[in-house]
Amino acid sequence: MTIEEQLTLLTARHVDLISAGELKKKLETAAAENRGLRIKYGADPSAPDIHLGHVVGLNKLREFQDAGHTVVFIIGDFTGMIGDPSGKSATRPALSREQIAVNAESYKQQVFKVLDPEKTEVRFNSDWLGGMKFEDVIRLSAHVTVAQLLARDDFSKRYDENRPISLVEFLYPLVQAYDSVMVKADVELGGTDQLFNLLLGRELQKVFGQDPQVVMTLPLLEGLDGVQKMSKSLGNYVGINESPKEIFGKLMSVSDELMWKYFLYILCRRPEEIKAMQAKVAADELHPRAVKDEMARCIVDRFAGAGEGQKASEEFARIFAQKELPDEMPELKLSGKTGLIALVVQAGFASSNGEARRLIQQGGVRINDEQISDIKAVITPENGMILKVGKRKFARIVC
RNA sequence: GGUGGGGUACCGAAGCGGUCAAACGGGGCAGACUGUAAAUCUGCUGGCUCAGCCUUCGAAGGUUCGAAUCCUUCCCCCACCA
Repeated sequence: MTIEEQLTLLTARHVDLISAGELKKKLETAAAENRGLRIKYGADPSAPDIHLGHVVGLNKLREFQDAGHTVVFIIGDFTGMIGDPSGKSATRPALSREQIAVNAESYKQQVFKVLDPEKTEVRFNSDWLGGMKFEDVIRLSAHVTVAQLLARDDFSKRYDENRPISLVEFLYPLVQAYDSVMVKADVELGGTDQLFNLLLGRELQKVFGQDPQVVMTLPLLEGLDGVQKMSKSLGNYVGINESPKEIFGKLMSVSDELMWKYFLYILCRRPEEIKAMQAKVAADELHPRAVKDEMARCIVDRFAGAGEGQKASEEFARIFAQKELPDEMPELKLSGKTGLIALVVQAGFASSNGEARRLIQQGGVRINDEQISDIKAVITPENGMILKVGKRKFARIVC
């Protein structure tokens, strides 16, 4: 690939790039010295579920690899032990060494669904942070001022609103920046929320006499609700290790508007291609549902295996469009007559009798496709009876 | 160390002696409508042996016929000043 071709490929879909000129220079130097660039990417090991939000970044890393560069994938085991800096909830329990190892393995297994393992260097930041003495930390902190840190958008906002900022949070960007120094990153990638931290990496590299890294940010993909960024804690995510059925079902519930973004950022479709589809939809030549189906199928194929998308799509159409039953559903053993409330709870479709009662009263419970809204109903079990709760929860009764 | 402001259900936030299982908003769930879209509309959203009862408003005691609301002690959080 020529330098120009690389630049076109590598800078697609970015939000911030500091700076295009520097990236070009680095690419030229690397080519002249016949080596690849080192592309840094950090990950938090406490939540080892990779979801589509992460894929946006992973795709970009893969593009770097395809252009001949090396990805330095940093597992933030040390920072993970300190806890979550965005201090929303209670302090995160410190992870044990074993737990970290397990999570790291799971991470790799998932990440390599996108990345090329041959061109990936996996590093743990405890390697260099774990051995630091407090003295080293103090020396490091001396390089950054409070004013610099307060420049970060969310810090200044919180400060103005009299909301707490813990010292650890201040230290966090510093630690991340130091990682850049230790791995001699040429480029660091992250979500737009990482911009400040990434830039601090540049500052620190300069202090240590290194050529500052190029910083590239990518958009934060909205989750299934279409508003908030995709994250595990908000429950609006699609994990890449989920079953084809789940991935497909979740993706079909996404809004039309958002589906274009998924095409662009997860499937890396070219903007022209997407525009063409949008034009067809606008002209009524293409049903948005068909587009969404394609999006969901492609994503399932990519993460669950080729052919799985088609299967998931067919099953989905059967269950929801034709209202037939899924291939497989959990079985529920019953012996003798059972109250409907107890039945729903036993099936695990309600966490309390009260919730079950509500579901029944609201018409969300069906037996053999017949709505039953009497909370006192008693069911005489028959083999093969189907219990349906809401739109997507099914169980087959056996006795 | 000093001053001030706080801790209420999943989250945010009202309530400041009875009418409080606790307004309102968000989230979640169900229903209608659909493309299981989205948006919208409606209902529900502590537990139970459910027209009744039981357990909740940082913790423990107390005052009272009656406390989320008053008093005491304690724990925790935040800001400001030093």
